[in-house]
Amino acid sequence: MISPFAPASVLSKVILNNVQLEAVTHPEGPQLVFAGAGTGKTRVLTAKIAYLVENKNILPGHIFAATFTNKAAREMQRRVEDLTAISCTGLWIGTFHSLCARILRREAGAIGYTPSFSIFDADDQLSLVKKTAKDLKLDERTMPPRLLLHSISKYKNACISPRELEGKQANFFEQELIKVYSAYQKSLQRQQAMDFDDLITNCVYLLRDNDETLQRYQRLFKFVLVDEYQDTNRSQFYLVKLLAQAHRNIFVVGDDDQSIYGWRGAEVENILSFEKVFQGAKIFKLEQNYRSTQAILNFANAAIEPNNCRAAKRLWSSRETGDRVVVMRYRDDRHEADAIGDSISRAIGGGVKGGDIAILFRTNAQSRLFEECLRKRRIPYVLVGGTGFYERKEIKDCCAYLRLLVNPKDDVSCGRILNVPSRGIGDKAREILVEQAGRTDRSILETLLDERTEYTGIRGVKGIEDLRSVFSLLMELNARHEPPQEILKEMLTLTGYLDMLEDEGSEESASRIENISELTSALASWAQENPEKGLASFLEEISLVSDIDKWNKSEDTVNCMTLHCAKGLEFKTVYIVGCEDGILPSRQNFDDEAKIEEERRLLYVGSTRAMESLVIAWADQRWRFGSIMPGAPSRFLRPIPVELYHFSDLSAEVDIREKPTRPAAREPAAAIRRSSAADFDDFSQETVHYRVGQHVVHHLYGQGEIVNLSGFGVDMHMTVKFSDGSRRRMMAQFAKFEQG
DNA sequence: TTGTTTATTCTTTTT
DNA sequence: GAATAAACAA
Repeated sequence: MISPFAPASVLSKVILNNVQLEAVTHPEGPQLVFAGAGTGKTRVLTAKIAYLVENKNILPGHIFAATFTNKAAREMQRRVEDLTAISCTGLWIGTFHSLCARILRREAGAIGYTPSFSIFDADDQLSLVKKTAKDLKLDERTMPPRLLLHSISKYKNACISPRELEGKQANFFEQELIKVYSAYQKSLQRQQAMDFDDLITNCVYLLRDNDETLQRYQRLFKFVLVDEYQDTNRSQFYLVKLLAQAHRNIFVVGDDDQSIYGWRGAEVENILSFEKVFQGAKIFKLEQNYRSTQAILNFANAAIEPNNCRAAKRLWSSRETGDRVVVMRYRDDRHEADAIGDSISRAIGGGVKGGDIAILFRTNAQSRLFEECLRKRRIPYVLVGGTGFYERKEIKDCCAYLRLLVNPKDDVSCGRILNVPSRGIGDKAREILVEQAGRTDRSILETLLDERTEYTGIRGVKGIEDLRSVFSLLMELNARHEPPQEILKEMLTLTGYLDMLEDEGSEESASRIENISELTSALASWAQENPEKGLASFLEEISLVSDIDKWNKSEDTVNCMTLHCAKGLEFKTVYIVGCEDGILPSRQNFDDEAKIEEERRLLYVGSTRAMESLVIAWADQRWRFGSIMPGAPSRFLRPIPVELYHFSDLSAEVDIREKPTRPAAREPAAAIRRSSAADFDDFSQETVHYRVGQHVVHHLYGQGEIVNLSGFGVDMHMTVKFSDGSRRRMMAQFAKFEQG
């Protein structure tokens, strides 16, 4: 098949099985690759791009490839360059969001935007929804802003504009929702801002409503490729369809069993109905798994089996059978973390690399105990996700200032920093500014910068003047194209932001200062690497990076992350923890069968990350919301045939741990384990007899009632309300009560 | 107007 | 337990 005139072709550099090869070399038209977990999906996609570039002479700049993360995009591009030895800088590869942002910056004018529009993140969105709902005098209780935002997002993901909803039959909530949606969109437009969803939908509207533009992009993108197609939402589907409908060269890869983003609008139907939508599509099915042992695959296959809504397929592995999956039962979440800490420590002592190990959990909140346990044992680890760098207050404040320089119409950013650091601009002053701005049809910052604006009856005039002079100067610096990090530094001193933090003198403020200096250097090095790009593109970049983008696999660090985050990754050893009803599946999805199925896919995704060893853990009880909740093993474990795993109960677990076959270098860990066991004893014997509501008599303060208890053992604190009305927080182990 | 304390809800998961 | 909102004091 391979032309003899293309000697060192891409195909000779990548090992592909028959189906993979067929998919890569299939010439034109719509193509769908069903790629089960670990079947070499990325390899196929990469080879396909390389094949197009090298064998089909398509310029990299004429390929549109949507990946799930920017990190995947970067790696794929590098790999393609390796394979073809052709520079792929022009390649359109990235997440849907960044690709759309790229298009929209070029075409902004056509949809009434300037190229320097702001991108609103979840925080910004929420604060705008809150403001909008408040303006419409909606009650926060009956109309929770989060629900409003979620519903708006749902409309947008399905590409339904407020216009299309007007006059629709709707209940009270929907009526109000539509009003909010409409006002929210207007407000975004007025501020020259787009939220994440807008990046896609506006792109769709742009192409749908501008024939010339559409044709231009259809001609530009000779091939459209989409990774993780099962996680695309309807607006992304429209986008892809618009781009590909002329030449029909669309190549998508995905696995319906790994669809775990339904909650943010992804529609599995996109992949299941691909054949119908793109008539004559060629379908490929990758079922040979190269990643996991047969034992792990059997377990994963059995786990996903009960799902009704899926395309038929069955993964098989040519690898050895391997060890049986282990299901561990623990006393509580502490025990779980502790024992897994031990197990990891033992494994590392036995020569396993920390980087080959992953701890996967359903919710970010579960990470804390594992972090503690790993830290205690001095095992290096990395937590992927959680509160990211760019979500910290101080960083967001700095970015808000920078954003305002790029886009002075950004009222959300302006509202954020108006009184940060505090300069006496309170609710009153804010109100007057907003009102003035509305009357003159300008943004808050524009109003503020106008010296003619009158402020009657405001105490914070001084603060407003301060802010005005700061901004005039910063804007001047920006206009002169001073280095962005210098502008940031100016801001920090002029506004007194740094002084504010320094005066505070706390540990927290010190770390804030550190973060800010990290931001400054990040900005400086970015400016050096991208001299031709503006501040706007720095801000875009940081708002579109995901947690996983920043993660780098390192040899010795144990990886902790959510199950969602783990998609697409693989590790030799995987622990899936907190495998309990209420957590996996989440309690909130109990009443919805479709959501339960998605949760089950989550277990499937997690399980198929493991190459050699898979441990599933659950605990009898667990701290949640500050109190102990009983736990039961996940319902997902029930239908799995018992012969597919090894069940280890508490007593059996103790046996394993007491086996005298430990390597020598384990003293520190053993010592720690002893002390944590002591904590347990302490908890059960010393302090368990306190309970909320209990009446006590203190030797100094007299009669009182325990109103709150927190912590374990020596860490246990209690809040006691005394008869004189005072409340005192004290450590349980030191509290002196009289008998009675 | 600011900072404190208290009450309430809250968490899934993320571009 | 933690973050946020409301309530309250200064």
